Amino acid sequence: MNIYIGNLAYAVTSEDLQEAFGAFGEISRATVITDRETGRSKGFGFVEMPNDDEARKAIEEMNDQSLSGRNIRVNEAKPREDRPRRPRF
DNA sequence: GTTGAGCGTT
Repeated sequence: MNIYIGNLAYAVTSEDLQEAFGAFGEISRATVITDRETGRSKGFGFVEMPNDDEARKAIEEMNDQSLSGRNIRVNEAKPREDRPRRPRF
């Protein structure tokens, strides 16, 4: 299951997400989206968990919790927006 | 400050 985490403090990193959500189960991937041009956090990120049950529990437990001074929004992630890129066969 | 680009066919 893919999880979206929004309203993150700029101080929160991918490692922080992995540690926070890792308490609920196995993490296959944890990423905080950073602005490619400024290198600054965009204020949201994603965590992928192979176990759906643990993922759901993590969402419920982590949603609206305070992290580094901001209350985070946690939900199931939507598929990544299809961005213009080279056609893939 | 809320849903992910950055290579060269993932």
